[in-house]
Amino acid sequence: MCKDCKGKPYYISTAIAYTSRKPHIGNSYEIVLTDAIARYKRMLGYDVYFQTGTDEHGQKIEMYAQSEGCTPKEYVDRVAGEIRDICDVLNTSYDYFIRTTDADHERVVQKIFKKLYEQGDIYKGSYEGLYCTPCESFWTESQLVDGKCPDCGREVKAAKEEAYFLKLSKYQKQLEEYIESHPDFIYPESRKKEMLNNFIKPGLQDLCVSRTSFKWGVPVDFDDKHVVYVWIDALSNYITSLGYDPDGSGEKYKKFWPADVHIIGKDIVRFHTIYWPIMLMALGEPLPKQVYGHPWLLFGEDKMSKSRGNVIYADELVKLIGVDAVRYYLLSEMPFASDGSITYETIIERFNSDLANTLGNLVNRTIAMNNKYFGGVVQEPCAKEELDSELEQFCYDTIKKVDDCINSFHISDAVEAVMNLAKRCNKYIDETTPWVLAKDESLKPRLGTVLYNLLEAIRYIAVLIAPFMPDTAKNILSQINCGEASYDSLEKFGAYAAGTKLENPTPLFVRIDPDKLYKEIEDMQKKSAEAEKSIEEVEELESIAPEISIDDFSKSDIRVGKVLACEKVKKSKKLLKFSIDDGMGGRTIVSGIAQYYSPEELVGKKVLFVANLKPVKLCGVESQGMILSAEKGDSLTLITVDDKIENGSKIV
RNA sequence: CGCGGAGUGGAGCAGUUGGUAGCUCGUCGGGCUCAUAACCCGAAGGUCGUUGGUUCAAGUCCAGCCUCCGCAACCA
Repeated sequence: MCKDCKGKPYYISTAIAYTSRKPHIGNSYEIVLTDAIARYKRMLGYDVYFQTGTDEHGQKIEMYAQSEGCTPKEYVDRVAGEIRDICDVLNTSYDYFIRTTDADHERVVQKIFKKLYEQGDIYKGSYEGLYCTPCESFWTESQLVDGKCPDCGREVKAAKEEAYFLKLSKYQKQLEEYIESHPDFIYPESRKKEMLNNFIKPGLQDLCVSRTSFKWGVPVDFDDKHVVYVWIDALSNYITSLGYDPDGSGEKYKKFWPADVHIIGKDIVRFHTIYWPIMLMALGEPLPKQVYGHPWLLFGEDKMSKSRGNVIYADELVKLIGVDAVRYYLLSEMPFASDGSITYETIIERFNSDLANTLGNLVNRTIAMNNKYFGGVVQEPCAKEELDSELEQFCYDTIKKVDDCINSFHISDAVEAVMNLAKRCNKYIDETTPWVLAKDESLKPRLGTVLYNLLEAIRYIAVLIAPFMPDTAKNILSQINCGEASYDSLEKFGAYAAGTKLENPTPLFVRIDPDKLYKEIEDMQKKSAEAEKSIEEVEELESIAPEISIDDFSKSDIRVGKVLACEKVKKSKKLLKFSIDDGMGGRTIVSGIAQYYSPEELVGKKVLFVANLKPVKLCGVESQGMILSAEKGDSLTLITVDDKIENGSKIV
């Protein structure tokens, strides 16, 4: 049916997942989305290579491992296992699962780094910042807490550290031209404009590609103080897995590179459309054909996070409603460009309405009728009527519609198109009223034809839905006793064999009782909350800063002041500008708490502020100090004190 | 004036190059009985954020304004 796609290579990838912790269902959307496309292309005859994997290096991993008392390698082995388990539970058909700790990957990363260095695209420079000697860490001013090291609370000093940089600026023009001349490269288009206008056109800064502040990374083999920082290590996974090698790549690489599409989250579009292309240009390799930045799946209105207590894990949801229902939900509920939202209400609604009522019931009632009227034997379609060709045409149209939608990444529309075919079948049943035909013996041929048409249309549904719900597709095909059905067999309506004998139908999806499901969810959340509690406790303890002396503390001059006025800083989402009566003539302080407080409610409050902090300009306003707040998880509360305390009083 | 996107019946969304406003869920009414109280039909419900403009004609083009969101900046 698709002549020119037979055997044609098609390389599709997800981003590699960071092995900091188990991913929630929002993170799992990507692998299901990518899997659906991969399965579809495979069905068409493409020689598909579908890759996913894990990104396992970096300082954070080092820290997490330390807090759990294990080695980084042990830590990532565990989390990478969890991630892979989720991919498997979701029945995704990846061809290769890469880990950035794979020996082959690390070896090639080193070679890439060296090649770029030797040809002058990577140079040794210095990274200027504020350095905390005991922690061996560099910080930018904005990372400091009270002007001190955010990790240990000690003094930092301006320092230089040597580091390797990738010359992004050199390729800026070339990249800009490439993006302009390949309008589909960054998709959707709004992301392309973001990249072009926010980063590329204003001018690219060279990128720091090595670190000396931690060890858990790929060592720079010619300079062992350094490890390769995330970019070259992580992004190159797309080619190292294929056997790319600067000294001569393997067959697999020649066959599959450049990738047809990288499927990634909208948050990392920048890395994939700026850093990655430039790396490839520097290596003299072709760029991926397309990068699709998909939206996120939110819980209701909120981002999913542990502190909000609204985390849903894919594997847990699978236990509750089954893998195909989870896949269906993810694929059908996510809009093309804007964030989707997941709620238990909509999960139940879609399950009952689409899967149980529309699709499941259609298969069930059709097979039941064929059993009842013909003892399960599929009849020859010998009494066609005008109505039938409408159904037939609808099947052909659905094939086309699904193809168009998938090619433009409108996956939810593709899923809907198949579901609409099921609806059309239900309507056809009403139009033809088989139970009326059954009453008249002379209408038996017509009845047999009607049921044949329905079974054949159901076969179309089963084949077309296979990329989205593989198990359900198999289940349907087995219930209509059709073995495997190829995509090519959809070319002509009528390939289903008359004379086939069918067994009694079993429901594809049993309707969900909402109350029962809510109960199960509650039980499950209780269990996982207990399991996670111990981990959280460890993290809490770990985050307490190292011991300091009284002298360290007394360097901070904390005072009491009254808020005289407060207003939003223009052009800023987070900043509030305070006029404080500090008992010393007044001062201005800017604080990033606009999302927690409206300016009006703060006027008149007595607050604590750090009085001897070096002033800085924030969004053009000079801030002379810092107002103290208490933070826990996602909530923040301004610390206020008794009104009786005089302005300017010192905290001791 | 940093860049970009969005505001469409109760909810969630479609609306290509301007020409009678659609879909899914929900609600109400009807039909059917093969089926998982499922299925089919019909109805109610929108001045398409707002104000102007272009046009014979604008949800669809232009300008201003309001409100959300993403990116950037920034969280002393």
